[in-house]
Amino acid sequence: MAEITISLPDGSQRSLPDGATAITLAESIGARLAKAAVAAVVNGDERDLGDSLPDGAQVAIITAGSDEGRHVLRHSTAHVLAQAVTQLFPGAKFSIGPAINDGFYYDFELPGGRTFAEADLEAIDARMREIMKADQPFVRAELPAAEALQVFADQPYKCEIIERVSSGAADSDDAGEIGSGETISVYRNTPEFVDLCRGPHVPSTGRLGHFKLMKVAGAYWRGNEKGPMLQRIYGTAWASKTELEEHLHRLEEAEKRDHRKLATELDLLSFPQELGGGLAVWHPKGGIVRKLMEDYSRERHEKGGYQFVYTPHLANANLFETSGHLGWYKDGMYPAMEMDNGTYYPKPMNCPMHCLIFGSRQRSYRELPLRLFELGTVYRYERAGTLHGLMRIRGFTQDDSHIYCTEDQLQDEIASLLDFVMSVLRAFGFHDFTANLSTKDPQKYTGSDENWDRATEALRLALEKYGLEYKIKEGDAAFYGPKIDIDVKDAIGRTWQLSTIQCDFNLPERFELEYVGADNARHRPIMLHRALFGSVERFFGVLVEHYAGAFPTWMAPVQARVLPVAEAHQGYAEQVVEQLRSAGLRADLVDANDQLGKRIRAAKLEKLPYVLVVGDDDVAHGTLGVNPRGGEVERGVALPEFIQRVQAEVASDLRS
RNA sequence: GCCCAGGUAGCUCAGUCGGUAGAGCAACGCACUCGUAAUGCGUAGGUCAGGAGUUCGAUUCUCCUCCUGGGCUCCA
Repeated sequence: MAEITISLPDGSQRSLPDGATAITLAESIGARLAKAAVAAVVNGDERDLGDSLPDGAQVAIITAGSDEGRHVLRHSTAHVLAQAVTQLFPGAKFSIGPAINDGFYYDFELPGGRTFAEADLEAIDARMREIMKADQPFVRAELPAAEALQVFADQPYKCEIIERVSSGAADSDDAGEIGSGETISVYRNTPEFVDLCRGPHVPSTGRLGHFKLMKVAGAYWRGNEKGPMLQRIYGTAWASKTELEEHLHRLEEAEKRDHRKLATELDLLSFPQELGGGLAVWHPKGGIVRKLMEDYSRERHEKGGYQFVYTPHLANANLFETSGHLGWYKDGMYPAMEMDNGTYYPKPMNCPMHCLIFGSRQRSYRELPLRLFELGTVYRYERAGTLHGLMRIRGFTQDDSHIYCTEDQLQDEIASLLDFVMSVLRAFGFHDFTANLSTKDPQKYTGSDENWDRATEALRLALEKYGLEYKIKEGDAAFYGPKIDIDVKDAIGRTWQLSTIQCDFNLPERFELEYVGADNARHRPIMLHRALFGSVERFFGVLVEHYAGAFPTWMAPVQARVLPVAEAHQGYAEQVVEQLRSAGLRADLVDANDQLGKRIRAAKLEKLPYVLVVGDDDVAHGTLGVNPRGGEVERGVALPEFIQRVQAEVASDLRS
């Protein structure tokens, strides 16, 4: 019997009988590997374990515990979901069902316009487990398009995909389903159930099982708002029971830090129904944190060479005609107020007003870069279904700056901006940054190609110079210019897009902004839009989730709570509070009406940085019992020493 | 805007197959005066999101509106 030779990732080689498959290879290496195997990479392509290996192939086994392996498990589980739904809902059409982060989904159209309810998930889950127990094989076949159309004759969405692929009009969505070769690949589980798929898949459904169906949702076919709305089922799937449980646990942990939940629990702010959707009121505790954020921002901007401006919340419609926003974003603006001297709108952005300030008098090149800064509150009529706590809100405040500079200054200005951005973000406890550079959308842009190229290059060079890791997002820029967005990673590893630096060729043109150059001629400035927090509200929401409500001492609403052990210590406790406050600390006192343990518990639930207990010993010696958040109790600390420690802690938090 | 699920006391929730509601915590009062995560007893608190309809009677059933949550789409 002939033999073939296979190369492994570690460079070693193995001889196997002709016709050997990846699973035979895995078995020859070790039983544990064979057990963990779900697919293989053969000469760079992902393949099924059951495929025979060509002689001389480079082969790597994909195991369930790897990212690629989980992807295979999830995709295979999606097929099982589709089979279960088509069994339970005869006549159901299925469209696409990819693996996604942490899981998978599948989109369906149910007969008679029926929709899924959460309660259906239980039956679907049970049926899926039966299918897995039946250990159905995943059998690959490759068909010519015409034949595939017959196989899926009663599946219009599948036919649409096949037609798009065979006519060469496939996009990335389709390719994920069936690849882009000459033939259409399908995977069959039973005589009845077959699905389009590029693969690879696990050998059989028995290999699956550590999954959970999470939720049902509507989703537009091919993401088209005008197209039909399909019924989507989301699930999560993992290589082992432990992995699945860990994932569910992570979700629970994330839920505990949800800023909307913590905003209520910690009395930070609320969204009264009486106000209308997407509008918040800030309570004193949230208010002090916000004030600290804003004060810090102002201080840094002042030192950073920014000039502070203020602009009104309303403007005549003419302004937004000039800026062009009324033309592009009218649907997203609060409606017009018709007055006897014209039509007014709440402002959806600050930039046009800053342009008015620039244009209010003749400008010299000596003034550039001119950096205007404002905590500017804007109103946008976000569509009802898009609102999300503080993260997507209708009234919000931007830490907005517009920088007018010459082309020569652009690159340095951006580089120093990056420096400024990271430095400020570090003060708020973020240390892991990545960037995105968004480039021109050829379908939708204004300004000359030359300007776009130069500005994009300036942004790119600034990123390189700063040494920040970045990805290019082709075509993701706003219509008026390229931009850099900064993503930060939070305490539990989620990324948030926060800061943005955007070039704008549009507004200087529309507002006919000019400065007089050294050559005594008039020139058009380049305008940069930039925000560090983005929106103060959203940034606050991200901070709440990042810190899980336990704000660092410098921004905690109450830094220290003084608790007298008994009524006899009330007077001393009051003196302590007095001294803490004169030292600039935010302190309060809860008197001895309740038991000490109860008052400590309450303070801990409020996540205060320090609880200070004072009793007989302390009255006698001028000391405190210090109970720090997440630390050990320390008795007999002298008051001045405590103050000094906290001040040092605050100073060190803010050193960035 | 679209699909699904919701809205009951300040908070977290239970409940009513149609006869106007209950718990825990919080609040308030009294007693306890306590050294590091829940003392005991008592009191008060609700147009059951809002409106319309069906009904002898609606918090419960139907419809509409508002708001919230999960998605889709969108995000200057």
